[in-house]
Amino acid sequence: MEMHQVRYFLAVARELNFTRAAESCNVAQPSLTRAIKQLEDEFGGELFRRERNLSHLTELGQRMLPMLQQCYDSALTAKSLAQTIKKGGIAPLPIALSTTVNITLLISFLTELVRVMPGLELRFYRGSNADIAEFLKKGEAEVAVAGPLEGGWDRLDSWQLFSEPYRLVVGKEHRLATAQQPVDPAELSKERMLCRNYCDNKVELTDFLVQAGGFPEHKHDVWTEQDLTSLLAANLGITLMPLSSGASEKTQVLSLKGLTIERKVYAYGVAGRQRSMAANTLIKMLRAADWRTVESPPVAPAVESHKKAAKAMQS
Amino acid sequence: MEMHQVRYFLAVARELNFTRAAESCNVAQPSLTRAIKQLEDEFGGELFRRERNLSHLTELGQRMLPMLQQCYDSALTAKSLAQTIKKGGIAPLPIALSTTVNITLLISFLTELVRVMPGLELRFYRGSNADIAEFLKKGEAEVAVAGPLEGGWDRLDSWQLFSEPYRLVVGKEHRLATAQQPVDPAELSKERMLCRNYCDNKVELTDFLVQAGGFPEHKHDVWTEQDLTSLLAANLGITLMPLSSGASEKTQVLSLKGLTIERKVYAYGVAGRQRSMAANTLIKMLRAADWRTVESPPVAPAVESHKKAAKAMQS
DNA sequence: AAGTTTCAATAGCTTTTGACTATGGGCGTT
DNA sequence: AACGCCCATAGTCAAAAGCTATTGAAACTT
Repeated sequence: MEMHQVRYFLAVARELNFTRAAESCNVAQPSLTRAIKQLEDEFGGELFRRERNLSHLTELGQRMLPMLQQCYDSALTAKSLAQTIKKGGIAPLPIALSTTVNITLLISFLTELVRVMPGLELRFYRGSNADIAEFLKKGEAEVAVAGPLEGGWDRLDSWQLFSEPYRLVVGKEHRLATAQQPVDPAELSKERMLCRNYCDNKVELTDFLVQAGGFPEHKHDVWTEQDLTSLLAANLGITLMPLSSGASEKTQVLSLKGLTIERKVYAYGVAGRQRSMAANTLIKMLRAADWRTVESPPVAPAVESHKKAAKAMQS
Repeated sequence: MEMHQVRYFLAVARELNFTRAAESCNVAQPSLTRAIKQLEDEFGGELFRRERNLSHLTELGQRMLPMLQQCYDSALTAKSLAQTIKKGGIAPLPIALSTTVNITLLISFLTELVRVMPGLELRFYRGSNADIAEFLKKGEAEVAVAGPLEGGWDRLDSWQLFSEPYRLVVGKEHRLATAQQPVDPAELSKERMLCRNYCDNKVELTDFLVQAGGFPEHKHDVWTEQDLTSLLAANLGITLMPLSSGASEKTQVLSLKGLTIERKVYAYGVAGRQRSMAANTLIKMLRAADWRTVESPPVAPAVESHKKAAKAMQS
């Protein structure tokens, strides 16, 4: 079954006249006759009853009509959709974010990006570091923001955005919430630890606590920052998390004596793969930002115009 | 867009590897490369990002995938459906019935027909005589049972089935329900007539009543036998109708003095158009039946086997 | 009744295109 | 460095889709 046969069939079904159908398809009538014959051979039965001015679909033809109509329609839809995508340039920008990255850090950049490129559609993917790498490799994401990605894939373009210290975070009701800072790690040994299993520096943090004699006796395993915040607020435990992730109305951020471990956050792209203008603009903005004070998310420098964004893409 | 391009696209989308996709399509790899290129030209953008073992769909490709999948699926469905229809021989038998024909007259034949040809699907059309003729012409019905079809279409095969007298029909509660038979037409002049506007012999019946001085002063126009029966039962009027149509628990059938008009019922087919075996069998059965007593619908003579039905088709 | 028109099928030819083989270049693995 | 994998390109060939012209048959017109 070929597409032109389907097209001709639909035309004949509409016109119930081979000659007029041929005109409407802009082909000669014999071409049409032949195409219909081929379809009839393939289906193993007549599609039309040819009776001059009384020509009509046979039972088989009637049954085939909806299927073939759908077939042709979806082909048309595909084509028009492709046009729309090309013209409108509605290429969504797929962004992969590590679970450990607080999206509020990016809000101002994204706002600015959407302002500069109206109609731009964002698409977020969340996952572990391994997931992020996979998203980038598979082309499902154009840009990523995450901690250090292992796996040593040499096709990663990476730009460090900032480095930040870890902090002790507890619920506002917690006994330590009002404690003298910096808190002594030993204070934590009787607490329940909410383990951020996706933490970029899990091993280092554990080592630090063990050596400082403050590794809590009990723990809960947590898999998302949102869950973690809820559990902290409910006073079900304490945790160590990056400074930029700990802010919440129901939690208290405290410094921990001797804790110098830092986590680094990078923006990623795939080397040698052409990025959309939106992706390049975003990366440019992220790299240009002043990340020195992650406590108050940095403000995106204004991009004056679409043209400028296009220019930024070149680099 | 051609069907093979769609097929190849889906294969590559599935395999994410041109070479293997080519194998799965049983074509050489360059053919596939070219087909995809053509699609990409048509859509105005790349569908795949070729990266050896990391090849994947581009955004455009992802968007096109569902459309093209649907396109191809409906083509496949059409083809398999055609096979099913051919093999199973599930050609429904479309039967057009005039509004004036009581389907109970046909029940025994239809029962027998379905018994002989299990899996046969019946399809009924109802309408005026003009509609019936149209159904036959357009090929929407293969067989019809109706009164005389006007319009003088010379391609009608017609076989008279029976002829029956008209009767006076009233509700069981009507004053005439228990009257002496035959009733004198003059008795009707004060009644309300329920006019069967679709009646095959409307003109003749009207003439008869006028001449006999019994044409009722009042009337209601009715368009279906079902409505008519309800109105009769509710004692909202009287009517004249063919003997075989009048039977109902809530109505009384009476003879009318001097009324000799008969209505004839025919089976119809279209000359020079090949009929299905089912249609031929049905016509054969209808013609072979004993219609002498239309009061009690005739019994279909048993058809012993499918083979015999096939044989009946020959004539 | 003869002529005219309409409609689909057929024949014969040209052009297009889809498929094949062979080959080459880029990249990754051994 | 050698090899293998993957996709693209070049060149050839056969199939098929297109066209024009014509035929045959039925359905109107005169």
